[in-house]
Amino acid sequence: MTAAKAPLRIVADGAPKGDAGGRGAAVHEAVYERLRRAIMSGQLEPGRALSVRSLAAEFGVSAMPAREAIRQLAALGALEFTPTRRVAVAHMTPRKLSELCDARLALEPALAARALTALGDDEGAREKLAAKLLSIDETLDRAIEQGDSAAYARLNSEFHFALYEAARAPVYLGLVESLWLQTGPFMRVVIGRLGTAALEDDQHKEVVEALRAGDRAKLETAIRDDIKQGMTNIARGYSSNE
Amino acid sequence: MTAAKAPLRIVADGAPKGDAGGRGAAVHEAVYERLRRAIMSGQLEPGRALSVRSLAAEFGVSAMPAREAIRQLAALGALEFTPTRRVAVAHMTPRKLSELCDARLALEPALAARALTALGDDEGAREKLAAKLLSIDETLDRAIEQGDSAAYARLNSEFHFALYEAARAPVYLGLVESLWLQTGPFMRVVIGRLGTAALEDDQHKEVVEALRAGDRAKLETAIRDDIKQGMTNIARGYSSNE
DNA sequence: GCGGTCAAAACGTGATCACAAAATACGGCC
DNA sequence: GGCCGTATTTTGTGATCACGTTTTGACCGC
Repeated sequence: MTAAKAPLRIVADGAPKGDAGGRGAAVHEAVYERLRRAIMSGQLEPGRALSVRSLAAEFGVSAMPAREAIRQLAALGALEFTPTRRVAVAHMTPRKLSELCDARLALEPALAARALTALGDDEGAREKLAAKLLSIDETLDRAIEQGDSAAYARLNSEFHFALYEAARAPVYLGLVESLWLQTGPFMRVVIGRLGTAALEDDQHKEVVEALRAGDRAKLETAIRDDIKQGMTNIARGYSSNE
Repeated sequence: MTAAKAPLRIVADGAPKGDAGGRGAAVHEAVYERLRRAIMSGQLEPGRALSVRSLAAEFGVSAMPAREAIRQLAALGALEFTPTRRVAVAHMTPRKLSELCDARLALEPALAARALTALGDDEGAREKLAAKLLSIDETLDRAIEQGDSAAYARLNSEFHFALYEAARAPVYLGLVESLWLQTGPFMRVVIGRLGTAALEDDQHKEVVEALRAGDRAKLETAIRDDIKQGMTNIARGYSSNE
């Protein structure tokens, strides 16, 4: 497995989640959240070698919380182990990419539809969420124009999960998050190859329109088309190098 | 959260997986596998309180491997944490059950279809797998007749995963396994309420027939009907007590 | 420049200890 | 029997150390 030799440098891009109780977040929860964001946003490319000790040093903690965070992310498919149990960001293959695409198509339109159901007949709630998504999408468009692939990755997941979280469906959300964790690192590599200009044709405005209209079929189609568009880009990025 | 006070007693029902390298399986891997099986087969009911120390004592290991196994199973949704970070088997609600059912319907027919594709035109391979499934199903039928709910739970998952593993689709397999881990504990409770006789109408023979014939549409339908049947039973089991 | 050898460094893992917080048990009181 | 206060037990977590294995780098010979 290719082991990147550049020193580990993970840039914070958001506050860790709050705590589960009065204690404040456990250190391992904070490490998990920061590492999760780094992976999902593609700061770490597929195959990138990591270790308990290097992550502990990077986050300024001892080995224990780093180990717990690694185990958790590995269970979600974001990290994987070599034959000798070294840790690395999960690698990508064409076959795995196809699986991820199919699984996303199987789950995300349904999750979006659940979000619509959860919002119910409350047009105000739909409008509020639509406004939020539009705001994120506008910032996203600026990131594309500026060629800022890091911001693009972060905002794209922020857009989708703002919608998906509205579904109040933790089982589905957990599955979808696992898929995004496995896709994120490679997505970033692809964006680096193709440039952000290749990302302009998303279906985000269609998503927002369908949400506003309360049109379930159109929302599912928009999500499905957005996934296909994104995966088409990824496939092009794949063949452009290997 | 209801904390069961009965001492923890987890019965082994299969050998832990082999190792990833020359070292043999790590202790935490063995603990994970045993705990995973206990959860999936319903030896531990939803809401059952666990702890790092009690699991460590039960498995005769130190706290570290128990913690790693817990973290991994929690990431898969099989275990959950209380507000003060105590550990318990994930509880069930009608809403969560509905989600699990929908997610299974979204993923498992497609995974079965992938298994068929992976076997290809090799009629011999299909026949071999079909024979294996039939053998498992026959043992399953005997467990039903004998009212052995523990054996039923184990054999039912063995049947399904023998088929799903043939798909060579680790992304899908991981997602489906997570769903089964979340369903297993409650399934067992329900079987205890309704009795194994309620389980006779599965679609396993239809699955085997469709597999033999290489009939993708029928295989998907059989898996879908089997899931619906199982979930109908679960819903009945739900309303029979709460 | 390449291959082999060896020593050092790095690694994952398990064990243990300590600490603070939470849960439980117990006794007294009403 | 329930409530309250207190003491005890249990808990999760983080730190550290040790061990065995793997990896890496330096060195030497060709």
